[in-house]
Amino acid sequence: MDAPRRTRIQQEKRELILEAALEVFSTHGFRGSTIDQIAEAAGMSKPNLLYYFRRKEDIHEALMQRLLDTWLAPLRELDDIGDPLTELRSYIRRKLEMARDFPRESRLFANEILQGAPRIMPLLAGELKTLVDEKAAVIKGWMRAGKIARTDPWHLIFSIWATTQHYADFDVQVRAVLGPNRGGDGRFEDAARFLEQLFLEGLKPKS
Amino acid sequence: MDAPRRTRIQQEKRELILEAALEVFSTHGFRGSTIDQIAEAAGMSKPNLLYYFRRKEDIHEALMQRLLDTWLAPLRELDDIGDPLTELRSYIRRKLEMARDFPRESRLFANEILQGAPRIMPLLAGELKTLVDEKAAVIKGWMRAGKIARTDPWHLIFSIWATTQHYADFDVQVRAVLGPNRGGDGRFEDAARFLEQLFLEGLKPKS
DNA sequence: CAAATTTTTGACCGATTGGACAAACGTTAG
DNA sequence: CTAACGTTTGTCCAATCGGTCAAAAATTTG
Repeated sequence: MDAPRRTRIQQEKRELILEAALEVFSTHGFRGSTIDQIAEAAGMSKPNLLYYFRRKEDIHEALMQRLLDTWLAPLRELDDIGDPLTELRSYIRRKLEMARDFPRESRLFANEILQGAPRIMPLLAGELKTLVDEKAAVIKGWMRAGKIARTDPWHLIFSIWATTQHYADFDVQVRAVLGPNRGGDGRFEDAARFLEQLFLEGLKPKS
Repeated sequence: MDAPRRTRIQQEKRELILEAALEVFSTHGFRGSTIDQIAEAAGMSKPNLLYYFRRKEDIHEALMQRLLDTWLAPLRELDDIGDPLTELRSYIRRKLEMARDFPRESRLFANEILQGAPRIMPLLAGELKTLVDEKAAVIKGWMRAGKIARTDPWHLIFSIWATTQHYADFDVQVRAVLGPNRGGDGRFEDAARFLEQLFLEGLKPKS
């Protein structure tokens, strides 16, 4: 269908704008961010930015679109092959790595959900729900096979999301509470160790 | 010092404004909310609202101030007396009840932290850190006594915060994924059951 | 080269924003 | 009643917002 058919400059500048917009949107939210801010962060004038994205919402939409793919990649990788506990451990690790390496993406997503997900509600109830239901079925299979303890697979997934994304979304609080010593770069390894223990012990099959 | 010395009408109207502001701020964020919106939600004109709170920020500040007290109350109640696992279970339950009964407060707090906590940073590094350190010491005592498994008390507290507040902050997503059947009123009881199992099994002392 | 096309910019616009202010209104005490 | 005080509102303002537009500048194409 309608191929973008973009020039070299268009591709580069659009990328530059999206990078700047990610920075601005993720820290101030959609309504809290101004086009001028994004333009300045991208090193160009406002009209020039609006030459590449006609409206402020278009930037946000482009950002959300590419975000969801990469954001759900770890869950898509959760597979039926391999040892269930190992599989879950690496899912948790991957999610925590994303919180560490892409905190802005996490905050952008959190901002959107916090405000009622006005722009991605259909995606949540559609694509996301389908994916989660599918993976929940896989986990349920593990439980039936006695490989892991019986619990609610959906809430298990929620709790993995919550605990890992917490280290991106609430990073300021985490660092403030841990203080200068323990709040340094090592905090993600501490978190990984803790979460691994919590989930793997909590999910060990009963006898 | 400077006692507020407020009339009856002032007390009532300020309360009315704060209630309206909680609703508006928690769904649109600080910069996404307008004084007109709050005034309309409170059923009064904008200049009338500004008679009680001179600036928009003053409303937000008053809101945050009262929020932190009630928000940290459950953690303050965490006590050294009583069985550790029971103590932790009721802490989790209280936190989840707060997410259910005061979701707007939770979202207001999340919004503030997400944006870097510009207005409450001192409180985080001061009062909050002190409280958490104190409770972490209590938990550490339980671990040394062999009452619960050894882990990182700080990250344990973080994970309890993350999992419980998730049901307030990401409510839209939770309901969308669970669907109309399981996303109804029962979702908090399901969550309570799951979290209880996760944390209590995950923290059982090793032999 | 020159023409065509793409990119960039300064100036500008209407709408909305947070907030000021004086005048009007209501209430209460003497 | 009336003076004092507390409350409410209509009107206004400067700043900022998202977005337009025509023209200049740069680049690509023939």
